[in-house]
Amino acid sequence: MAKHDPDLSLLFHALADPTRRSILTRLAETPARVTDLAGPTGLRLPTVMRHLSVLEEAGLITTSKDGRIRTCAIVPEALDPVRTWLDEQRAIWEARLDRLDAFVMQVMKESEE
Amino acid sequence: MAKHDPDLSLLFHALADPTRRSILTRLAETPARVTDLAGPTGLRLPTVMRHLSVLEEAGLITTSKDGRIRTCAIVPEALDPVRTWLDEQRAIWEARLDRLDAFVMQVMKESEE
DNA sequence: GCGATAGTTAGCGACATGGCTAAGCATGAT
DNA sequence: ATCATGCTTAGCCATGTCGCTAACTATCGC
Repeated sequence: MAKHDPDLSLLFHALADPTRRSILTRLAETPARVTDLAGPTGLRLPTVMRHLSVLEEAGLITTSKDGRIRTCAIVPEALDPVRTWLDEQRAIWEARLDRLDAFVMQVMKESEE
Repeated sequence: MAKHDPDLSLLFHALADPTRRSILTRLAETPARVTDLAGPTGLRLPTVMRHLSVLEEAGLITTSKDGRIRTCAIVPEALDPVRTWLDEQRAIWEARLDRLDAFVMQVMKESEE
């Protein structure tokens, strides 16, 4: 299957790492410097930089450099595509819930092997 | 940072692959056999099996075997933790939106380097 | 200028991922 | 019993990920 959905893949992949999620949560409180973000994680600077570039490529954060200090901040609307995808899925899933329900019950029963 | 959130990581990782998302969308319509799922993807059976086990370990699908046929179905509530996390994040992010707003504007301006 | 500070780049090692083929096993149809 | 079908397992290869260290660059304070 082709990669006709690069945004979602980037986003989900960026969110799949606990360190990156904790960085996001930290940034949600207030923008921060790279070193400030590295502190709580216990990781080295280059490692944190990598995480930050993953987050930035996914569009989840922006960074800007003032002097020798790089400041990072979240991009609040970046999660919108994820939310949209979830909503779409839920819509489809719920539309079929009646049909699935019976099936899942059957599966549950059978998986008592 | 420790991995005190294995569920979300598994879920996000499972969702980060377009093939797996397309399998999910396909399964949202109706349960299907492994071969049925392999067809549209153009991938070989063992490859699809791997994707399916990733989805199953993330709790996104259940599978059951009847005779020699394995049938797969989505687990509708599996996306709930993702949705919950998104809601939490949005809550925090929006609470700080005023503060962030000014900052992001500044970042935007500065990134015209 | 000099040293400390903040970030960056390069590159390594261990391991995971995503694709494949080949071969095996189990079941259903004949 | 035999054969086709459907899945499973084992293992290979290329690439990607996540951590690190070491060394480099760029600023800031003095």
